[in-house]
Amino acid sequence: METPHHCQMCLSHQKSTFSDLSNDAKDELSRLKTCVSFRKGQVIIHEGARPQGVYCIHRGKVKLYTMGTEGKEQIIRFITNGELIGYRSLLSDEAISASATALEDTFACYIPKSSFFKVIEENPKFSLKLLKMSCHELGEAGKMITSLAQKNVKERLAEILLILRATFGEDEEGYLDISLTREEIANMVGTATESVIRLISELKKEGYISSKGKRIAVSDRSALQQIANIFE
Amino acid sequence: METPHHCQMCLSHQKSTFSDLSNDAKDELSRLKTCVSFRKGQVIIHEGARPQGVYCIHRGKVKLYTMGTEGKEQIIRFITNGELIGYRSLLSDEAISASATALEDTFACYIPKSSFFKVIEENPKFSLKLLKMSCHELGEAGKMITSLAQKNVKERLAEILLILRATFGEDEEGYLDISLTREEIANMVGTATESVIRLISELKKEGYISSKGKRIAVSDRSALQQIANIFE
DNA sequence: GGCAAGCAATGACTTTTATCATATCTTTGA
DNA sequence: TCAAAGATATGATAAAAGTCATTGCTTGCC
Repeated sequence: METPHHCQMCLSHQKSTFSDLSNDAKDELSRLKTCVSFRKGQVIIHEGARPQGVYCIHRGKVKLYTMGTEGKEQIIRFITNGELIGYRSLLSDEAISASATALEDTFACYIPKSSFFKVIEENPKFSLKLLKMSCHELGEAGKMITSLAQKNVKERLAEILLILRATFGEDEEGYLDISLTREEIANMVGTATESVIRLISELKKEGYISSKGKRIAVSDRSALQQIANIFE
Repeated sequence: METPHHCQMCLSHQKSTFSDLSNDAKDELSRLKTCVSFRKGQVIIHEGARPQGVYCIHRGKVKLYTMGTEGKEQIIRFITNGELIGYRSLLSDEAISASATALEDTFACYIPKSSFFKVIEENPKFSLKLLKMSCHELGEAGKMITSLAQKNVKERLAEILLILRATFGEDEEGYLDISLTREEIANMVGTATESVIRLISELKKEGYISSKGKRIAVSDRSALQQIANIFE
């Protein structure tokens, strides 16, 4: 695909992981990067492979997931504007532990391994930022582990709906600005598709959410927080 | 408690996170650190607090856990010789997300926040090592998430037993060199204590493990791998 | 516009896991 | 060394979640 026009500015994108770099460093990165795009459903990186670079999402939505037993996807988290894909395995020097697939048409920069490491070595502050990011993710992963281990399916579903709302926000009509199948929701919650469908119906009857086709709207946030046992 | 003799050398301990530092840097750290020790059962850092430094375990075994609903512990991972406690929240500048408690008498160095950051800033290689560490942990956390979400209790128990064996090794008699109650094992596996007890009995009957009191020995590793769906 | 494919919804039933109750074994400390 | 506390073991039962089968709804495509 050709270089899209908006890619010229993507490193400076406000939320980009690279946004704090000096102009010099950004200029250099711009020379080294490639602009790429992925259609909805396209795999960006694949579990088990050895990464040769990182992707910085400029615009789009991506799911990060591992394949569990019986080929069932487990969605670990979502990646959106400004965030990186593939840095984990590059930095830990391991095979890619989670595949990434575009949930909608997605535009990204590709930065080759060597350039990425060069930026890290020459910009201690950037390196520290990555460290901060990965440590934050570690905390989030810990929370997810505790939820999966201790909460029941309904509690987890309520939690995930709140996470989706916080991550992707709402459209003009109040629906979550992300389109997921019930199966994908089940693959985040860690349960069977039918269970998610049943519980979504239940939450709807109780008046805490509404839905139309695959689109879901959170109508009572604090009720969901209570169901999910989130006190904040 | 007084400075134990062996603490003189703890930074140079072969497996220590700090072992690759230059001698100068290690000397400086030695002046800044304090040696501390914890009795079995003592809390080292507490969820929700703001950390003022990191601990580097010289000798001992520590569990890292978050408190879930109803005050139930969820053990995230174990920390042992050479590994750090508290670096995650220090680096992400967040409250401590997981408590740490000594599983046996434990000796550690305490490095104040300012000194820790000084080492990071002055030693890019060390910073990169931390980055590598945290990225590795992220991968491990992802695996744990997938297991909890997709495997049943018996599969997860088999997996945890293998992890314990890999982490702590065996004593002269072949027992896992870590003493955990059935409740603690349940708090790793993410299930009820009774379920763990039942399944340990089952694995014993099937001849894959043996046990004597709380001590457990893995007798058929590949059978456990098969049960846990681990192919490596 | 209509048809096929994929997705969502729901009921019936099974399996897994949790909970409660109680008994027995280990450990620890006076 | 013995008693009490704490841990382990096991059975009975209940609750939660998974699986299978079927129907109906959306959506996208010719």
